[in-house]
Amino acid sequence: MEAKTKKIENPRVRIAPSPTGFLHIGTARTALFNYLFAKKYDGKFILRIEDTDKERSIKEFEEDIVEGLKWLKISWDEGINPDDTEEEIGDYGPYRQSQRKEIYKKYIEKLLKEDKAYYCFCTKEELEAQRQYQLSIGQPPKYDSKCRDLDEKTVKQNLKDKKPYIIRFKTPGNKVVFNDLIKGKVEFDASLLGDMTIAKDEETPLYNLAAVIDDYEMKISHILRGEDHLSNTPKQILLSEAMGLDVPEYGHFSLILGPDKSKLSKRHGAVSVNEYKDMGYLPETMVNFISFLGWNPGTEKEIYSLNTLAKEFSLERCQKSSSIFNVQKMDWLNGFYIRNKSLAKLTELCIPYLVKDGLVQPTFVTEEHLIGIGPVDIKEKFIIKETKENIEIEQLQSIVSLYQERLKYLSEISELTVFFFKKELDYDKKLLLWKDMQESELKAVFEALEGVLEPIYTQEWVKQHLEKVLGEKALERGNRGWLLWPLRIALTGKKSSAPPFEIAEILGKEKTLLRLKQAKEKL
RNA sequence: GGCCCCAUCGUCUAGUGGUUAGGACUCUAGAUUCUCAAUCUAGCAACACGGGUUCAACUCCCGUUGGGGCCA
Repeated sequence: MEAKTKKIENPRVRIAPSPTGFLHIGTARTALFNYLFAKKYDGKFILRIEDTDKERSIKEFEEDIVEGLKWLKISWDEGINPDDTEEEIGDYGPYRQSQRKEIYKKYIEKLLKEDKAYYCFCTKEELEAQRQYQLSIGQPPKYDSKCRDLDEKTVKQNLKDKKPYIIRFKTPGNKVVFNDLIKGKVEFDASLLGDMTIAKDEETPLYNLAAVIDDYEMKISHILRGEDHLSNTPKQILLSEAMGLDVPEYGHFSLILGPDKSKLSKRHGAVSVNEYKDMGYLPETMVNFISFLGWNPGTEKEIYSLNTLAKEFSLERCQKSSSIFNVQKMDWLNGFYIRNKSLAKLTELCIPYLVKDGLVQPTFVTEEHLIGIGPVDIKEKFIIKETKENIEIEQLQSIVSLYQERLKYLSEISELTVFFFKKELDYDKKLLLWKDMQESELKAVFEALEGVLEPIYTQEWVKQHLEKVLGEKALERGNRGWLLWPLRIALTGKKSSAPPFEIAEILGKEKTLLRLKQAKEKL
C-alpha cells in the first residue's frame, strides 16, 4: 500500500520528554526531526513535559533537557519557557502534565459516564496470579475483564469502602490499521490487547491517555516519535476514537542503537547531549551527525547546518531500519567544524577548557569558571596560572591557531598546549634523541641551536625567519631531524606537536632559550 | 512467550527490474614531512539465506534466519 501523499500545511508537532533522565541522543534526534519538519512546512514545534510520574520526575532533568535543546539551537514555538521556567509560551498550556489534572478529569469522567471505561478492583495479587496462569497454559497475558460488568451498586459500594482501584478502558476488539508516515501500513489486532489500564483515578491518567488528551488539546497534527512507541499507537488511536477526537497522523523513526545493537543506553558510554557538549563537541557537529542517523538527503552532500537541513528534510527520506551510534564519524565531523571556525570564535570556545584545567585564569574569577565550563567574556583578561604572567587574548589565539587543525574536540586543547603555560617541562631526556642519536651528541646539538638562535634580534623573532635560519643550519646534515627534533622536544616535552618554529615564535626568544638551557641541564 | 518493526561494505548510507553496486567515516599504502595533524592519491571492504515472479532481480512476492522494539 502506497503512502498517501497528503499535503502538509502548517503542521503542529511536539516532543514530550519525561524529565526522568538527561537529554538523550535519541530524544535530541526526535526533537531535531520534529523541529525540522515544523520549519520546513511552516508549522509549530511544541515542547511538553510529561512529568506525571512524580517519583521519577526531577527538575534538574527538565533543566538539562532545556539546556541541551538550547545548545543545539533547536527552539520551540510553544511550551515551557526556556529562560524562566515558571512562565510558558503558547495558548494551549499548561505544558507540564502535572499541571493539567483539570483537563484530564473531564475526559476521564466522560469515558466513565459513557460506559467506555470502568473501575477495576482486582488486586495486584489476583492480576499476577491470572497472568501466571495464562502464561502457564501458553496464552498471552491479558486482563480477563472480570470487573467490566460489575453492577453499579457494587461499584458504588466499593468506592465508598475506599477499595483500591484502577480505571480500565473497554478496549474494542477490532483491527486497528493506520498508515505510518515512515513505516507505511501497520496493522494491529486490538483483541489481543485486553482492557488496558488508562488512569489511576479520575484525574490522573496513565501515559497513553494523557498523551492522547494532550495531543488533541494542543492540536497536534503529526506525531513523530521513536519506534519504541509504535505499539502504543493502536492504543492511542482506539482511545482517540472512543473519545470522539480527531486522530492525528503518526510517524515512527527507527531507533538509534549502541554498538552492540541494543537500544542506546548509559552502558554504551555517553548518551546525553550535554556530556558531548562538555567533551567539546560543537552543536553544529551534533546536529549534522544526528540528522544523518536515520535520514539522508539522497545526494552526496554531507555537511548540513540546521537551516539547510530545515530546507531539505523530509519524512520520505527517513530510514526504516535502525542505525548504530558510532562516534568515529562524529569525531571526524567535529574536527571538520573546528577547522572551519574563525580563530576568534574557536579561541573563545577553548578558553573555558584552559580555565577548567587550571592553565589560565580570568583575572576576575567568576563562580561559573570555578564550577566548570561557563561562558567566557572575551573582553576579560587572563593570566597564566602557574607563572602569574598576563596573557593577551591575541596570544591565546596564536596558541589555539597552532592546534586548530589538530583538534578533534575542544577538551583536547589543554593537553595539547600545556607547555605554553608551564615554567618547566617534565619529560624523559631520552625523548630528546633523534632516531639512533647517542646522548653524547646532544650537547653539540644544543650548542648549535643556541649558536643559531642567540644572535637573532627580537624584532626578527618570527617563524619565517626562524625557519629560514634553523632550516639552513639543519641542512648541514642530511635529514633535518637531528636539529629540529631535539628542539621540539625541548620546547614542548612532547613527541608530537606543531612545528617548532611556530612554537618558538609564540614562546619568544627569552623563553625559548630558557627551555634549551633546561634541556641541556637534563643531560 | 505474544504482537509489531527491520535487513546493502566494520559503521552511516545511495540505489525503486538491466549499474564495473556509488559516496562518507574507519583501516592500509603512498605523496608531503623533524613529529603529530591537515591535505592529496590509491587500495581493502557489502546486497543474510532459500524459494518463487520475470527474458532479467539488491530491487517485487513468500518463507527461513538474524536483529530490534513494545507488553508483561
